[in-house]
Amino acid sequence: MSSIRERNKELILRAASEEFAEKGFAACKTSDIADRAGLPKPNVYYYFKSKENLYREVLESIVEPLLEASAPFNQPGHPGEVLRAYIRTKIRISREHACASKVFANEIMHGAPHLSAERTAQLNAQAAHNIACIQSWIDQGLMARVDPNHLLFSIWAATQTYADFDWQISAVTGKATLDDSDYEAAAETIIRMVIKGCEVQEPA
Amino acid sequence: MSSIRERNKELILRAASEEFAEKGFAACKTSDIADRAGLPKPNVYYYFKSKENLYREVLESIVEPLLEASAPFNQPGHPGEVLRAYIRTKIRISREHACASKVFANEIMHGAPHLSAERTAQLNAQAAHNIACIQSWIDQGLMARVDPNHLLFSIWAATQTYADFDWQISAVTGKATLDDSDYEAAAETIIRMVIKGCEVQEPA
DNA sequence: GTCTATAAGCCGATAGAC
DNA sequence: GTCTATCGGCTTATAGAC
Repeated sequence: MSSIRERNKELILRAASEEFAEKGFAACKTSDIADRAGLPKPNVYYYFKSKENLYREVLESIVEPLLEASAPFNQPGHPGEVLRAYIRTKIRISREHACASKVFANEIMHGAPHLSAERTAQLNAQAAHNIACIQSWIDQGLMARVDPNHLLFSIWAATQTYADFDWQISAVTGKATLDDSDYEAAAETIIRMVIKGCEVQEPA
Repeated sequence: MSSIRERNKELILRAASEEFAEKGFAACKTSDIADRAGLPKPNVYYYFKSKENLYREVLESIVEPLLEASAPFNQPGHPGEVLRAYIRTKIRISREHACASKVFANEIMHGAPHLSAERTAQLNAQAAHNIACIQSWIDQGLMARVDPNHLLFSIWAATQTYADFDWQISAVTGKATLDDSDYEAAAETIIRMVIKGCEVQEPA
């Protein structure tokens, strides 16, 4: 069908993710996005109407995966299982949606001026739920009395950092890109600090 | 002495930190910086020559504190003491140099295009030293066999997040700004995860 | 040293040919 | 539906009066 349309939109979206991630919204030019997509600049406007619109679509593309990452919190489970699954999924998002993750981080850093109120509310509601969940585990004696807010902030930060600060991580490790075993080591380090650090009880 | 000059430069630097942190380098206008500083725009160019120059000065202002934060690693000490001091200093920088921290994070996220090679080398050398230090503790049996790279990345991320993602933290906690006890709780949560999570041995 | 008024150029956006 | 050629606004930067 409208295969050309779909293909071009996809090409532009991918190119835009990369450009926005690399330089940020204001610093990147639509002509660079078009060039990277291998299409003339007016096509970008034809399909997306404006630079801001295109940016918003890139931003939206990461919200769904981020909300889904909290799925383990939305069904009953032992704290250890839930936290492990959550951390692994967060790390996977940083790896598989690296560009969009970085765009999202940038957006949040600047006060989320382009994120719809609805999306903001969804994300905040999910965060509140996760925090309440952790608090209930603490109240049940299933883990130590840590502040659930700060625990969650640490998990977010430690997992997001692999997308956001990939340049720094490359500089320090000397590896241009991390491989499976590096991501595995990252996940295990974070999981260890959370599980052991917060004395999360394993099911009997 | 040249009190007017010094005072004006200071006003502009402060205003620039805030503007750059809020909107990013490309998105912010020199006229807004001038307005925020309460000075006419040409003064900005008179004192700093160019927008990029001004940006670089803001960036430089945070490098020294960041390097100094690693001081505990540069003198002999028990791992627990060193890590505790390091985390507390990192958190303090996020709080006291919130704007410059955010500007720095933004710069790193985009591959540090404005950071001098010299500064980059200094920061990388210090990171390498800290990692080697952690590795030696592991080799001495003073802490568990965690990957020192990932441990450091987690500490950086968890402490930086209070500057970088202050908007998100406000949204989740419902507090416009965190107070002493919030930062204390943040530090304790991170310290706990690192010390307990990595089984850091306390001195006998 | 300070500031008003202006130049110069870049980039988002589109008109209009194909 | 696609792209060339161009406009128009906005922002950095400065010339030159005070």
